[in-house]
Amino acid sequence: MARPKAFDVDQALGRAMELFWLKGYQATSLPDLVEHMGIGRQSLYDTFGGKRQLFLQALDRYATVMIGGALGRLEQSGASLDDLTAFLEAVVAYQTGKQVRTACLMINSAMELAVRDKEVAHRVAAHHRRMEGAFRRALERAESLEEIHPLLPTNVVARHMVATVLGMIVAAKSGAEPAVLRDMASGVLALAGAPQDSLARIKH
Amino acid sequence: MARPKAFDVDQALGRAMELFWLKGYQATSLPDLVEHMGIGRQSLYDTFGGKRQLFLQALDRYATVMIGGALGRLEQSGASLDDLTAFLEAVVAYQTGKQVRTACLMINSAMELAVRDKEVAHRVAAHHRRMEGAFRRALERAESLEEIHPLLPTNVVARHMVATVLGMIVAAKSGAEPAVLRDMASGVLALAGAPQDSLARIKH
DNA sequence: CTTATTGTGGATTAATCAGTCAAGAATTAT
DNA sequence: ATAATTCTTGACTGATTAATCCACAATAAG
Repeated sequence: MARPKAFDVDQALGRAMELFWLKGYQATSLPDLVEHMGIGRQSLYDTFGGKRQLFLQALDRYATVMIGGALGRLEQSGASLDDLTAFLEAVVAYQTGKQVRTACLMINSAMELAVRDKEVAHRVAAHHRRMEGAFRRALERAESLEEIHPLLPTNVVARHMVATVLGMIVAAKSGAEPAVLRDMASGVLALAGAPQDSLARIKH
Repeated sequence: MARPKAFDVDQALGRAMELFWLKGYQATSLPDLVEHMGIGRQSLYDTFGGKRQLFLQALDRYATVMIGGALGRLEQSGASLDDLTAFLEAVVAYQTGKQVRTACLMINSAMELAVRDKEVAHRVAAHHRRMEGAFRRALERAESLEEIHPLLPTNVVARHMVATVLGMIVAAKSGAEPAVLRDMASGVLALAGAPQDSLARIKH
């Protein structure tokens, strides 16, 4: 062994993720990264391999930390209607809460890079499958508990919910007000056949 | 008067729109544009003012030509359920029909530029309002004709439909299959309380 | 035909880009 | 202490960027 790194690798990766999330891949220059990560240029290359490889690692970290955190209880076996509603509420609050609408790194990357970069496309597709699966399992459980009475099969409702959440995030990026996002979200709950108090909750 | 331009301005703008749509703003270089538009570099600057101004004009052309064409009958006063269903069908077919998923220039621009560029953000927001209005009027008419029995007020369903369409396009960009998009779309029709044959139509 | 105006094409510019090289400092293992 | 390894720092590279300048060709009005 020899000299240890003078910076924390995880923390530096987190800073890179923030910057890519905020500015996008192409608009983030290497000097930008070096400054925001607080490390030297050569350290970036030695540790992460270059801009693209750093980005892919940042994307993986985003999937683990941010998406894992956002889905939260929804991915646990006991998840049902309450967790679906809470997730939609959280999306509305989070996507309209920041002054700078950074949206979602996964969607941002899909739109900017998925066509050109197979590895990015693969990660984005996996993210959509993950969301769809979490929604579907929670919907199934909610249905079996008779919390909801879906108008369509739960797997169809789950796919529809993925689309709606993606659309809410795009709308938020374009400056949509919280009330608009709440209307968008309430449609999903109505389609799922959620009771009135659940809809009232999303309407704030 | 003096020497007339040796190229067709509208056609050149159309070619620029194509390229921005395919590659995005930043990834389209001036040499790319010059080659694809078939005009000289200086002509581009004289006629359109530069890259950013050319892009804004291309975005306006997209709103007029492409979005105007896609909404089509949906924006006419007689539009109702049939036109809503046809629009959803067209989105599925168009967004999954091309080998290169170019998605929608308006959404692409929103994700890439709306945060940084107020003029882009303004155009994107106008586009969302336009879609929402067209959906709402068609839903209102369909309801008054008793073609549908919406589970929520038509203005809420209209907003929800905007989100779903945006989400369908994002999903398509990430490689989603037509069947996935059809499930997403069928949720909107079910929420609108469309009859069974309308849902069957979207399921193909 | 002359003159004024405008389009075209090539060369150029200054800035920025991602990525590399090399020299020296720091730390651990022996 | 010495040697081996690794990190850090700053200078550098070639390519590419958007944008501009200028000479020349082409057209229309008088």
